[in-house]
Amino acid sequence: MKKTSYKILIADDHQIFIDGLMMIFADVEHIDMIHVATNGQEVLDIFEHNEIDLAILDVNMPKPNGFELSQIILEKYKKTKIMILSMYGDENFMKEFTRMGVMAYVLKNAGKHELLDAVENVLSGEVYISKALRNKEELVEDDFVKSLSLTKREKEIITLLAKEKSSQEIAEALFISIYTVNTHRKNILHKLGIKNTAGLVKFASDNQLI
Amino acid sequence: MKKTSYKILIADDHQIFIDGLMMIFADVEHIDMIHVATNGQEVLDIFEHNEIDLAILDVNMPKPNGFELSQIILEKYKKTKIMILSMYGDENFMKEFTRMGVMAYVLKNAGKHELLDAVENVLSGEVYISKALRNKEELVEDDFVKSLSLTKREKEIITLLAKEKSSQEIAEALFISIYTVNTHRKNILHKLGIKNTAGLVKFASDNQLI
DNA sequence: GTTGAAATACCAATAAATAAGTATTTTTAT
DNA sequence: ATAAAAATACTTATTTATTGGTATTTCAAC
Repeated sequence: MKKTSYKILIADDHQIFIDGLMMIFADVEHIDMIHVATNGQEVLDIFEHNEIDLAILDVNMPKPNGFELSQIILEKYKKTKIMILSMYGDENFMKEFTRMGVMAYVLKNAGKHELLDAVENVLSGEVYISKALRNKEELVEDDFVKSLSLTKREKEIITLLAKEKSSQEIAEALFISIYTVNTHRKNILHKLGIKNTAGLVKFASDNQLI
Repeated sequence: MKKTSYKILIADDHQIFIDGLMMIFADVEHIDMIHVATNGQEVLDIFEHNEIDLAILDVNMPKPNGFELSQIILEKYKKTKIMILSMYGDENFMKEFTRMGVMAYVLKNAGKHELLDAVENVLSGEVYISKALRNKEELVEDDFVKSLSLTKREKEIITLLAKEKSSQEIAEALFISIYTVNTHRKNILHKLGIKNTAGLVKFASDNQLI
């Protein structure tokens, strides 16, 4: 990408935040077109009618959220680069995005300069990860590996557990025996090395399983 | 208040948001001093050494949050006016603040112009409430509001529950009876309208309690 | 077409959590 | 000083979760 003028899109559900970002970008000369959106659907509408070079997306957004949006954009508009703005400093979460093909993951508590830096990098084809998230690879890695070993059914049950369902209720919801549900619960705890459901929900929450 | 130059403070745990607000305020001539903070303690430190005319506070902030901060500031620095920036469009939540003596409650999805409008109003002694919140009688209690009603001990117990501790273990850790722990757990579930510990951990995780 | 993983189902014993009360002491705020 | 809120402690009964087994069926990969 070697243009001199780029079209970017900013999406966040807080207008003040958008206004702030626009003022930050106002001085950057090679950015000449800024589209804004306050929800996922608006983003898709804009993509329908415009060629976007860089989409800056908030993770927390109504309708299609940042995650779902990224999937759609990466699939359908391959020329567009994506930068995720997130308030979640969770490494696994970040990895989910980069693995997907997102070019930058910047924390919201980063500063204006880091943001501009990230934009520069991405527009010239580099990947950018928020400083605070670099070089801490090993720590949480095994949690993520663990979560990968969960089967579809197990994840399904975790989801229901996080919704305050008892084994009996889960059995009824999935049309299976309560014995089966309890077997799954037993296996999940054993697989993840977790002692009880409280810990499981914490794990699931930390690893975006719910 | 009839000055020509005002000292304001901006507090939010997201640096980019602060940067954005500062750029929005950069053009306003009668604001000549801007302090920034990214957590509650920093806000209090700044108040120790400066006379602030207007404090713009995010509700969700680490350490003392916006609610607790407002109480302290209104009590100790009576000359300072407070504007709350919130993403919660809950009327009762807003009322909690105005009843307390906060001068403005502005939603984060309000625009730049509304924000500047609010600042103008507050600095000239008026109360400002976000347009979207005027004249609507909704009674939907927000999760964050609920979490404010938790006591210190209750939050302590939630933290330990999320660490896979049983009632027995919590009792030992806090040097209290298991009966007391169970009473607290019962009260927590009842207060938050939650059915079991799984739901509680989810709630706590969603609301930055753990 | 076999093999291994996943999903299913069951038994039984124990541990822990939840529900619904009462009641006292301690702390905090007016 | 006093009222209210928070923290403490206890009882009883019931429900649910956890642990540790075994075992069959279904489904996808090689």
